[in-house]
Amino acid sequence: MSRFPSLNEQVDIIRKGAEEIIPEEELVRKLELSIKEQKPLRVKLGADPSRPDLHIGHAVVLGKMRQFQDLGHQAVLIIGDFTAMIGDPTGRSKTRPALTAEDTKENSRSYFEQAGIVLNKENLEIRYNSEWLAPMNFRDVITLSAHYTVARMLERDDFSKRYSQGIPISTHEFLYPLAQAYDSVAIKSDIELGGTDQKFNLLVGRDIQREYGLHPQVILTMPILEGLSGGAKMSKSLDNYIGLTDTPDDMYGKTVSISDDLILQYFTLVTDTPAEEIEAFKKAMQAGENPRNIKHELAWRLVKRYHDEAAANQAKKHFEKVFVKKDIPDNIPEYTIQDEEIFITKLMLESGLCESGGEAKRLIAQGGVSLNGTRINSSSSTLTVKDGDILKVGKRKFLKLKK
RNA sequence: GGGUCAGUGGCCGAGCGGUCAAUGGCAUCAGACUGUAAAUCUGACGACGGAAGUCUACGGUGGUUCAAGUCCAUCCUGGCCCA
Repeated sequence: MSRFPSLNEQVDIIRKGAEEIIPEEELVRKLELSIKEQKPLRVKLGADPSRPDLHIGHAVVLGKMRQFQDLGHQAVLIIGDFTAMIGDPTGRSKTRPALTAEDTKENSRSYFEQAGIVLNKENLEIRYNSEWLAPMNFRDVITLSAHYTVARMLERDDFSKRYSQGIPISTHEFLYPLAQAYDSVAIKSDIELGGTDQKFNLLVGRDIQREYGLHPQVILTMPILEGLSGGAKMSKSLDNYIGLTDTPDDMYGKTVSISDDLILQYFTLVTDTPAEEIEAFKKAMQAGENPRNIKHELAWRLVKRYHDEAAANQAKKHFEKVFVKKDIPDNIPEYTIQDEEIFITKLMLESGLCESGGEAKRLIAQGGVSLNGTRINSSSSTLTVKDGDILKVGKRKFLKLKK
């Protein structure tokens, strides 16, 4: 009895949702060999510990990694601690401050914890690339970089664009793809996963592995998930993301607020909904079904996947209550005040509902603040509050006042 | 090394020495409409202050001037051309 599913079964699963597999025939050969020798493939995924907050965009590729684990292959997570310590690899903005060893360690730990929501932690090899990159000396670096030409480096989209537009490219940026490629040499990966934006780097891995006498890895890229409002990719800096550690309520709410045209993409990339079912949703919407309903289903499944079913049900109930019935949520933060009367702006500021007094005044002037459902009209008014009064600021911030 | 151009608010990008907290676009936020969708409309969008106003901002530092984002010097960063 084989410890691996059949070839066709594996290929089907691996292919699902993938943008590109290069080259696909080689994947098949590697799988055949793996089945024949009963030896798992080594599947590599790089993690960037300088950005430890994972969102469901990251989960796309992590989910693919998980599928490989479930098929019996060996997941190898590379923590790019060495590269993170050096600084900014994209160069397009200000140099990111280089991280200290402690930062990196801390970030890696948190990365691992979050990635563990998706990955099977039991069967996961974790390697830090400082293990092999830190001991390299200048001669080693020269040797490594001699294996790649400038012309080929400039093939990278990002580089060629910047080069032709006169945006600076630092020399060390050329070393990042090489360092990442060397990781593949070090761990002898059979397959490397990444987003489509990683395609170039992954391909360099193939070349460098070949240069070092290894059989080149197959690369598999996953589409980049779009952020909540569509268009741009999901990212923390654009604040258009659903965090893996978001509360069930947030996760549900954010999902319901995505653009309609993202629904199917999200189903495909971040849930394990079968293709036929997704097709059915698509048909339903074309037939006039309100996308809202499908979106609620999506939201429910997302929460179920990253939390659990009970949480999903709870989040759904919460949503109905607060946003459909415009009721007050069950558990809202409380804030204790001392005096009978308090300036409304002061209260908003002190309780952290607003960043500045100006913001508080603005919100009030625009009708975004209410106490027990009644709008507050004047920012200069003092409030006389009773225990249990509910202050609402904007669409979704609530505060229960205590005395 | 020489010449030349540039560096503005979260981003892009305007800005005759005074009326510039700085046009405009994007993003964001609030309100209306809705399905916490899209589109649309209205408004806001440095901090403090009830307000009058005060302060902090236009790469850094010094200067000219009653007055500087705007002029000068110098430094830093980057582009382009020449070597």
